[in-house]
Amino acid sequence: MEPQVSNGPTSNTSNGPSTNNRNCPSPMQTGAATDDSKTNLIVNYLPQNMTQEEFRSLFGSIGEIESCKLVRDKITGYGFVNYIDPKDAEKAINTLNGLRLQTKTIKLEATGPCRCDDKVTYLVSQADVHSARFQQHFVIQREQTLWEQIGATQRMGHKENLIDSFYVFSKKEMKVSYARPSSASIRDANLYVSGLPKTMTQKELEQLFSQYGRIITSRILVDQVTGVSRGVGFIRFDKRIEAEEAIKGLNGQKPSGATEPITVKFANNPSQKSSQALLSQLYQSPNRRYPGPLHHQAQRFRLDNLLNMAYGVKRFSPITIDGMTSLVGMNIPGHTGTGWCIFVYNLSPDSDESVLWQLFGPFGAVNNVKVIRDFNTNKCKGFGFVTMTNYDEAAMAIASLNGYRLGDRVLQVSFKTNKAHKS
DNA sequence: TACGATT
Repeated sequence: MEPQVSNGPTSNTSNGPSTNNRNCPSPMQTGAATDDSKTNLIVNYLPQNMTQEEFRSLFGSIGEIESCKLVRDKITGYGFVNYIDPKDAEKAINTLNGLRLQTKTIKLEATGPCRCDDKVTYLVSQADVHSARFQQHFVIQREQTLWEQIGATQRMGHKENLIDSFYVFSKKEMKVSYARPSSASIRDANLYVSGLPKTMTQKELEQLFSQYGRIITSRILVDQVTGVSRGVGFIRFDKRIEAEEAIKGLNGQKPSGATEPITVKFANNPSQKSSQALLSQLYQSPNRRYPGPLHHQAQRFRLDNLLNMAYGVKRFSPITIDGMTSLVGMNIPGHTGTGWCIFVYNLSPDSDESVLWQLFGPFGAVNNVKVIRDFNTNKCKGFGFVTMTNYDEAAMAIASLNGYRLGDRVLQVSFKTNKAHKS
């Protein structure tokens, strides 16, 4: 049964349901009939922690908005903005396309003298992003390295021999472009690519695929801590047929210089089942307006204020690294390049990532948690993984949580082994 | 009941 949406899509929006074929929009249409093609924009590569209000403020600073919507999934942020005036849409593209937004400010407070070439670990809490207990270590040898690992591109507030303040800018350039009219031909045009050389950049990935058509978005997944490519990426083409051709041409092929063939297939579409609800949200009533004289407020909104906005300021203590770094590369159960991986067994089917954050966060820096789910049911398969930065903390967590009673279940917790590849 | 990995 379709959800009832009182202010749902109108039949004449260019991005409305595809049941209404608008290949030839008629200028004869009158009244509420509008052509959104010159006012409706899609914004890609937004910072993941941007709020609706910030999104609205930023684009409202260009001109009066008919409607806008920020869509968020786990990692990516994208949105739609529909202006009243096509000139404002054009201005938004010229002004905001390619902009790198500031995503947060980090303050690091040294407990003692700290030299640029010291080996230090900084605890960087990202509680504002993930969970109150999420902490992340950045292991650095030089200031620049820390900078790169955070993914920043600019920095300020530098004091010689002491890192004390960072302004972190989005790694991605925001992409602002006209939204494409909805049609069957642009659907399911997203590809999942795996087996990529770890050295391949996003640009090189796009170059490889661009021979098959126009690329809308691309992405290479990277390790959260090291920033190293995971060899997995996504390419969204303009047209489904372009994606099909790219699969034919590139699946199982070795990119020049690569030693392994890549796999190219259609990406799963996790939001498919709820896409109808998503669409309903996107196309709000044209009659909906902001309260008050927003037009003037928006005009006076200063872009500088948004760019300089601090999303969260924290204090951190640098900790000198011990001999642990010498363990990197050794084959030790649980140890990975980014920390110590812990296997957690006997989770309930309804478990989600938050339970793992809550269980392990108190023991120290948790880099990453993952609940393994059945693809079809989306229920937890009974186990999960937690990666912690420091051995001592991971060991303490295991010692404390193995045998821990969670509800009516007794957890089994240990370092992850490599069963699957044992010969 | 047991060692993943699709934004």
